[in-house]
This record gives sequence, C-alpha cells and structure tokens, in this order.
Amino acid sequence: MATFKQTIAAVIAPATGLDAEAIEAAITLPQHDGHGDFSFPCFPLAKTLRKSPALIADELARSLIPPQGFSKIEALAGYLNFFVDKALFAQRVLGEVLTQGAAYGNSTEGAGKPVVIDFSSPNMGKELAFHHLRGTMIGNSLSRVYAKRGHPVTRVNHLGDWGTSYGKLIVMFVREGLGEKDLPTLTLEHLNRLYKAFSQAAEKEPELENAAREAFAKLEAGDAYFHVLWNAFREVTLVELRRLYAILNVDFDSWVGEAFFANRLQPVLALLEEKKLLTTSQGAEVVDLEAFGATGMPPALIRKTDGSTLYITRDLAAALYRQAEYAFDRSFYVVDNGQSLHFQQLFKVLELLGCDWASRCEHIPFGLVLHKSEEGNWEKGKTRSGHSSLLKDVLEGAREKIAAIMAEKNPDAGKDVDLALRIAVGALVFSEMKNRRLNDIRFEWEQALSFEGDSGPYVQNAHVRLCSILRKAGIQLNSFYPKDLDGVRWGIYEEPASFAVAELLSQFPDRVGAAAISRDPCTLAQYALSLADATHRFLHGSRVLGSDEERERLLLVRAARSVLAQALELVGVPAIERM
RNA sequence: GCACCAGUAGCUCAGCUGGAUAGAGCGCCGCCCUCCGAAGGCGGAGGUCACAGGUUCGACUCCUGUCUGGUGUACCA
Repeated sequence: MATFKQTIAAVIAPATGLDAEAIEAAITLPQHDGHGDFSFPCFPLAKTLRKSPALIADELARSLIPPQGFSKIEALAGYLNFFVDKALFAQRVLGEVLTQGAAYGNSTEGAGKPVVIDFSSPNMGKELAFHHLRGTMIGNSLSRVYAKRGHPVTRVNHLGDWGTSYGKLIVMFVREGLGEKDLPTLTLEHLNRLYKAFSQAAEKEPELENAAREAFAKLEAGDAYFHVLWNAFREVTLVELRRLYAILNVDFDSWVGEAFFANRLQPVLALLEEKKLLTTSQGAEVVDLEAFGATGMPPALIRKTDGSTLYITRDLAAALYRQAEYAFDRSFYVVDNGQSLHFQQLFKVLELLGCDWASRCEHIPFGLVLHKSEEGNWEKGKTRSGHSSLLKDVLEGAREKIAAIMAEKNPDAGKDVDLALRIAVGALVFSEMKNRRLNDIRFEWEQALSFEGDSGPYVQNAHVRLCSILRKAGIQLNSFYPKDLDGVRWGIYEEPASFAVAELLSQFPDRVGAAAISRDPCTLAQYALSLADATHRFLHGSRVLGSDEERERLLLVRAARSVLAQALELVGVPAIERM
C-alpha cells in the first residue's frame, strides 16, 4: 500500500515534472494547526518555473484533485498543504499497528547487512561504575534498533581482561601475602581495594609501576601461576557483571575480550611487517601515521619497549577477527568521546593494512556524565555527596527512593521490591537516553528520579494507565483478531486528542529509522515522551470505559500501548504494567 | 599547539535530511479529582538560538572565523 507521502508525490510529479522520490523527500510535517497534515514547499520550483512560489502553490492547489485519502489541498505562503481524510488515516494506522503488533515498525532494510556492536566492555577486576551505564545502554538500544531494522546483530562485550592493570593486581595480591588458597573466597570488592592500594603505594614507590609492567609481561609470556590468578580475577568480576546486566536486561552474543586476542597477535604483527608499516621510535614499535599521510595524527604505539602489546594492537586483531567471523557490513564501537583519537588511529592503520572494510568501521562516541561537586561545579567523577559512584550502589539508592515514593502513592504495588527496581532502572536509563548521544550530561538525582515531566516514570506511567484500562476491560495485551476492526466507526478518531495519538503512531517506523541512521537512541526516547504526552492528554479528555465510543477508544488504547511499549523497550526502559 | 565535542528560557534539555509563529520539563504565579491511575491535565510569565561573516527564496539547523567550556593527545584501557 502506498504511504500518504507516496500518494502525494504521485499527484505532484506529473504536474511539475519532478522526480517522485525527490518530492517525497521534500514533504514536511507541518508544526502548526491549519497547515494540514503534510506540506510540500514550492520554493525550489520558483527558479525553473520562473514564477513566485506563492503563485505556483496557488495554481497547483487549484488544478490538483485531492487523491484518495485526502480531503483537501490548500496553498498558503508558498506551501502546498495536504489535509488527510482523518477517518481513513486513523483506519489505516490503527489497522497496521494492531494487526502487526510487535512487528509494527519492522523493516527489511538491514537484511543481509550484519552489524557488530561493541559496547559496555568493562575492565575486569573493577566494579561497574555509574558512568558505564550510558555506553552500555546506548549500545543495547542500538542493538535493538538495528535488529528491528532487519540487520543480523552481534552484540560484543569486548572485556578489558588484559593489560598492565593485571600486573598491578598481581603485584598487590602477592604483596599482601595472598595465594592460591585465597582465590575461592575472593570478592570483587577486594580486587577494587587492591587497585586503590596499588595507586596509593605507587605514589610513594614509583618503582611499583615497573613491577606491574613486569608482572604483566610475565603473564603475557605465559607464566602459569599468574595465569591462575588472572583467571580467578576475571571470573570473580564476571559473576557480578552478569548480575548487573540481568537487572538492566542487557544481553551479549560474544564475551570475547582482549585476552582472547592477546594470543592472536602474531598475524597482525606479521601483516604490519609485511606492509612495512612498523618503525622503531624511542625503543618502541610504532606506526608513524603522519609519515603515511595522516597529518597531525600521533603515531600508533603497537609494542612497548618491553615487548608487551597495547590496546590498539589487540583492537587491530579484534577488528580483523570480527570481519573474518561475522563478515560485517558495519562495525560499531560504542565508546566515550574521549577515545576518538584512538579510533581514528585504529581505522587509519586498518586502512593502511589494506582492509577495504575499514571505512565501514565506526566509532559511536558519547559524552560524559557530569556530577555537581560540593562547590557547585559540574565535573566528571562521583555522584553527589553521600552517594557512591558504583553502579550497584546508584541502582540500590534509586530503588530505595522509588520504593519510598511508591509506598506513599500506591501502597499495594509499593511492596513489590522488583517493581521498584524496574522503575528505578527506567528512570536512570531514560534520563541518560533522552539526551543527544554526544552531549555531556549533567546528572541530577532529583531530575533523574523525578516522577514528573520529562522522565522515565512519566512515560512508564502513560503505559501503566493504558494497561490499567485494558485490564479493567478484560483485554489481554497483544491479543488481537482481525474481526476486532469490523464495523469500527473511524470518524470518531477525528477528535483532536485521539487523532494526535494516531498521528504519532504513524510516525513510529520513521523514528526507528532515524534512530538507526543517526545511531542515536535519543530520537526514540523523545518519541516515547511525545507519545506519552499525547496519551495522557487523550486519557484526560476522553473517558474510555462505559462511554458511547468505548469500542473505538479501546482500540486506540491498545494501539498506543503497543507502540509505547515498543519504544520503551527499544530505549531500554522496562514497559511495566503497574506502578 | 593539534584533534574530537558542545554553547537554545533562571536551571536541565529537545528541535527530524535547512522550511511557515522557537518547544518541553524543573522552578515561579494561577486553575482542574462525586469521573478508567492527579506519578495526570489546563492557563500565565520567561529566549537578539555565544558572536561575526558567508551560502540560500529561506539558517537554531550548512560553511568559515572568533570567543567560551569539556575531553583527548607514546609505552593505561
């Protein structure tokens, strides 16, 4: 079935001689009442037709006959405004949403174009900090969006399980007199203490840094005992990570991290040699990128003076592996903006290695999460006083606050510990996802956990209200039969608040596409906000149950609920049924 | 120095591939529950879209420059 835009293009094309696709792309959605539902700006035609845009619009408005699905065409200030037949529009939109259910908005755009998304990728031996939430949830959201667009998606958690950090942990572990017997009772908290202890000790004894590098070099060389320690550190961390990912409802297809590639560096190093890219500088092996035409780019350090490898060496191996393993069309790296130079270097080296797919690797950067300091300045680091910056603590703190509010507002649901956590997750995730990916976020507890306005709970609440009505009407979620549409009085949806909801529902597929193209979930978070807003307004003004329009309004409730749930899930906010 | 990013209302932020009168939330001032969830809705005050040029029929949006802020810049990841 032709879309409304396609129908408009088909009418304008013969009258103007313009390409139908170009017309479709030029059509805009008017922002103001009285400007219709779709507009075609006539300004670009002025030059070729040698007439004023206003005149062109006037003539077109007079000569064109409103096509099927439209009630009238009006000219206004150079715009050709199309007014849809609202009843028919609603019929089409609700029909699509309800019959397609969770598949509404799906696309085959990505079929045969595998996408690899590298995100979260925490370091082993360290607790997940609150600021890890952003990258984790952006990656999670993009994974879902790309899957919905039909792409085969591989979600990769490129664990930071190799590197000098392990040398530090090993050094401290040994120094504290701990041994193999202590491994079974080892905790992640303990590992974190070892890190802190190392940093403190290293301030007084700078030679510890060298000891750590040596320990790591030994580990990389295959030392058996150090390998046992390393493995134990890694396992302890993974247990806690899996627990947190479960709370966030985030999954991965691959947990292959840096250690995996540490054993697969030979082909990379051989290839670098073969292409004659390596040079020695200050005792280390580097790729002098500037010498290869990347003006102003610092050299990429491939191997340290002591022979051990670095981040970028392993990333090169990982990139080659991913191309070989998944034959990706796109490879995304969801990593904070501070790493942009690293990725520029990485992609440049891949290009120099002759990988024609290097241009299809993309860094998806995101901004920092800033917190207000005691002095009132915004800075990177800890959350407000009294709150730790560990993700688990932030989640627990948020859950407690939400539980307290719930106990007040809805005592029955307030007893549900798991529900409070899901609302807390929704609030925190939404507060980060509603902003543009690259913007630094100024994080405020009050705003993030707010139950009002532009917040996760506001959107969740719209979903809850819709669910509540359906529950009272005895309608199961996602139950739909074609006969439900028989004899529906479509004209009822012409009422403004109802139509506003239908209009938003029609925009959902495009918004999913926009999120994919911009690689930014904020598009969908903002959409969820608009739909929640329209929903609250509709429910405020129109009684559903027991009204003369109950049947029609229930259909709108079902459609809105279905799409709102989808938008929330794509963003990574739980679509809950009660709160 | 170089690189990446940002600068929109008192605060925190939206503004789709340039389009018609600049949009929310919080805060402030009012109003609305005998009515499916008031975790809601309605109204009001509040903006020279950092600044200066340029491209264009049209610029918050694109380009250049300036200013301000954040981040990164060789043996951490």
